[in-house]
Amino acid sequence: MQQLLFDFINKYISLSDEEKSALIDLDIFRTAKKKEILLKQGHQSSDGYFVLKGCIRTYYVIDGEEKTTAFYTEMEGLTPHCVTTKEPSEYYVACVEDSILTVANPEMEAEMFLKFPKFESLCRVLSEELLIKEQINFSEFKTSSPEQRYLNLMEKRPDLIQRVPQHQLASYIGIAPQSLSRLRSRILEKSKA
Amino acid sequence: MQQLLFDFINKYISLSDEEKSALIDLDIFRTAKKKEILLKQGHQSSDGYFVLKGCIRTYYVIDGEEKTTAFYTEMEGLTPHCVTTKEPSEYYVACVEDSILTVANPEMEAEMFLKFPKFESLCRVLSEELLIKEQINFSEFKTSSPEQRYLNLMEKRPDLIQRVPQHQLASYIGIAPQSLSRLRSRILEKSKA
DNA sequence: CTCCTTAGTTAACCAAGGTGAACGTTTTTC
DNA sequence: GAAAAACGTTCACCTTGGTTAACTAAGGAG
Repeated sequence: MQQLLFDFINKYISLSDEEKSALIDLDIFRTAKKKEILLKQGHQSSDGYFVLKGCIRTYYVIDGEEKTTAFYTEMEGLTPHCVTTKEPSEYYVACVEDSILTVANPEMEAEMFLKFPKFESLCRVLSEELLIKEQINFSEFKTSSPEQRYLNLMEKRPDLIQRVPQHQLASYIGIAPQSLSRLRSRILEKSKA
Repeated sequence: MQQLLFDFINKYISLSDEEKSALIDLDIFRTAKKKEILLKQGHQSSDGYFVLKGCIRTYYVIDGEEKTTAFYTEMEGLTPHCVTTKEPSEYYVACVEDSILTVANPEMEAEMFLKFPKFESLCRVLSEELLIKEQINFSEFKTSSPEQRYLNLMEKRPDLIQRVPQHQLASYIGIAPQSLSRLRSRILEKSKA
């Protein structure tokens, strides 16, 4: 399980044994059950998550309705807004599946950055990479219809369609659950004809 | 004009005179005219921009139509995707107004990071901040209707509505120019009644 | 100053998503 | 294992955005 993390990091920088053991000493690994809520709206926390195995999501509750805005799966990380702002969280973070995560807070980061500047470098690169991905996703979202978004999802993240409940996918592509149901049967009709 | 940049940086870290003069020695300031294209789709560049004064935008051309996906105004920075990927750019970057920018590439960055690690720290923080802003914007976009998005824009970035052509705003909020026109008159009707 | 291009508005028609409700099916929960 | 809750589908009706096109106004280029 630690190896998963090292393998991931190894794609960016190589770690000495000393650095590896410093990472392990932080004691950042934890598991979480399906549907477990990691962060509640209105609460504050300084924990950021990195998914080693499983799937977590962020969602807002608007007019009593859950609006899922993001999914994080293997080798993806989430730092909730409230970690940085120190304000109560505007959204929930919950497990979609039983998951294995790493949990870290800014204090642990700061300590590591001080001892091993390499890690801050890594975090800068990762953060810039994530920003670019997010910008591209946003652009694609803006410039396409719900149907295109769904087809796009089928191509780029087919796993999500399998592992995530439909009504969560619906808000993820910006429509109502009923509309996704209709959209799906429309697509099915087309592919038959 | 350099002072604008120092004032901005000063919100995050304080710079010594040595650091300031190293920044100036990079010779990163430039101006650009309204409608000037800084980066073309299909071209590669390693220049990132930071807006000291003015406004720039990114846009895709899809089926011959411009789709504006982002605006950058005072104290906002843009690193085009292609700087990181080294691939041809998928979008254009152009000036909305006459602007004063700083221009920097990864080589200059790397050099500065080496001499003054403080700058890498700054860039990490800025990048994480930007990522959070982008995620929040994306969430708001997903969970609201075009009309709400426009009203939201009027509240949060009223300057954009003034300084940017309507048809660029339209794709920015994810609809056709004609629809924005209709939407605006609908809002006007409501506020009268 | 004039011409031509670009920008913005309006209208009619069509396509697609939102909403509320009903229904069958699964999954939880006790 | 039964009752309740959650999930997904379908339908009818309504609202809203997309599209095409025509027209006006404004802005730039010569």
